[in-house]
Amino acid sequence: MSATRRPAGHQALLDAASAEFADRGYAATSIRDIAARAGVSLSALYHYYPGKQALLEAILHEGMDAYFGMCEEALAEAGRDPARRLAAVVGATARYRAERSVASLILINEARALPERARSAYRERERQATGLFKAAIDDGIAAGIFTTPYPDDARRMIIAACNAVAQWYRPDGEVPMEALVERYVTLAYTLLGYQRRNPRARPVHAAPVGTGTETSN
Amino acid sequence: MSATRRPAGHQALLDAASAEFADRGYAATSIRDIAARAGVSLSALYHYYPGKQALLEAILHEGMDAYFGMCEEALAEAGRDPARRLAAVVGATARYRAERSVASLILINEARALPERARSAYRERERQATGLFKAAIDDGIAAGIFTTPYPDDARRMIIAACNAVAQWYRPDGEVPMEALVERYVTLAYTLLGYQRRNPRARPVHAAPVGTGTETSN
DNA sequence: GAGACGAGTGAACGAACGTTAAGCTACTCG
DNA sequence: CGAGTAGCTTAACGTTCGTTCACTCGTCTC
Repeated sequence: MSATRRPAGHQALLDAASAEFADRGYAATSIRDIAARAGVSLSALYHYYPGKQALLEAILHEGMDAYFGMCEEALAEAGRDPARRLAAVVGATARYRAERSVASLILINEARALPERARSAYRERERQATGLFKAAIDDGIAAGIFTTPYPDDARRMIIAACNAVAQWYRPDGEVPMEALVERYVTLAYTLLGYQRRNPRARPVHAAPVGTGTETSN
Repeated sequence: MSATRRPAGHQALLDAASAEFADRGYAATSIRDIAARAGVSLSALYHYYPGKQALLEAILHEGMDAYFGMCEEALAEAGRDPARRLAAVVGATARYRAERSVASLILINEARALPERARSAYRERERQATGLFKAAIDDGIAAGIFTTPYPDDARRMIIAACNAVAQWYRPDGEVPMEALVERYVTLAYTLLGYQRRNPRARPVHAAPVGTGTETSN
């Protein structure tokens, strides 16, 4: 965010903490582990942050900001069509989980380590994110293009599926990012019983259309 | 399992440890928390288990056994039809996640606390569970009744969705268990592009058929 | 060239952690 | 009736934890 010329140790600490939190969990990670991984001394951490918890909060905050940033950007390009808006949110979420899997794992698993106040604020942001899916789905149902009888369960499935991407996606694996996003959008459409507004031909599953997240081509 | 007349403290410790592990995480839970919640002293734990980790292993082991038990029972009733077998696995998984959400949360989130050896054994059992889905899906595709172009992604979505049930389902909520199972099976069919073998009429989404897990009615 | 400040370091503190030792009581078995 | 054992207890042990303190070194400013 305010990242003009951040000192080296700062970013190293954030990266080290992210890596440790993501694969051992917040509680299982000691600040000595973090400092060692960052290549600085134990008390360097306290030069930048008031403590271990603040590191987690910074990671969660930045992660949420980046996620909402991606969603908003995708939604801005999507226009008003509910199907395109849903595709934007699904695409942005799947993409974020894949591209920033370390942050995603922390967002998904470690928020419970926050104290009550911060946790409930975090849960509120989670609800906002859920709301992005819900709004697009509700609008699509109101418009008659999403025909599923189970919009809530479909939404939960879609979100769960996007979130799980963080656990298995490897950027060097066999699934390129664009294919991943397209598939997840297509599968989300399938789940929602997407029917085009003025259909010339009925698609068997759902229309594999643009994701609404590409910046060109 | 070998549970004829288990001493009171034993079960109290398992229940307390499950509750604490599920909502704070293994690493964040101290054995004093567990003992206090179980209403016994700290060292009672060591009377039954060699240590904290053994408690986790016992919970994971029992949880996995119970899960596979439910899957096998459902599969035994399902016969050989891939669609019914898939329904059995989806139904058993969703049901298990809902009925045993505490154990499920530990199974899903806390296995990383195991040491390398036990963890890889655990991951192998997870792969077996994934294999139950994969086998049914592959068979259905070979039989031509599942028509999705993305069977692997559909499988991951289905599994992720079932797993997520543990996070939101409340037995006193508005969704009764049977409805939950039926919906998840239906949505799984939708994702897989299920087409009946000898179709008289094409369903718009997928056929809301029996789940293959009910024992009667 | 003094003084402030940013970017750290090393050593220590008290609390909490997992674990162990030693002992106590109630019951069962021979 | 004596020994053994299941089912605990209280009291500690050594370690690791998050955090703090006092300090250093370089750079930038006035």
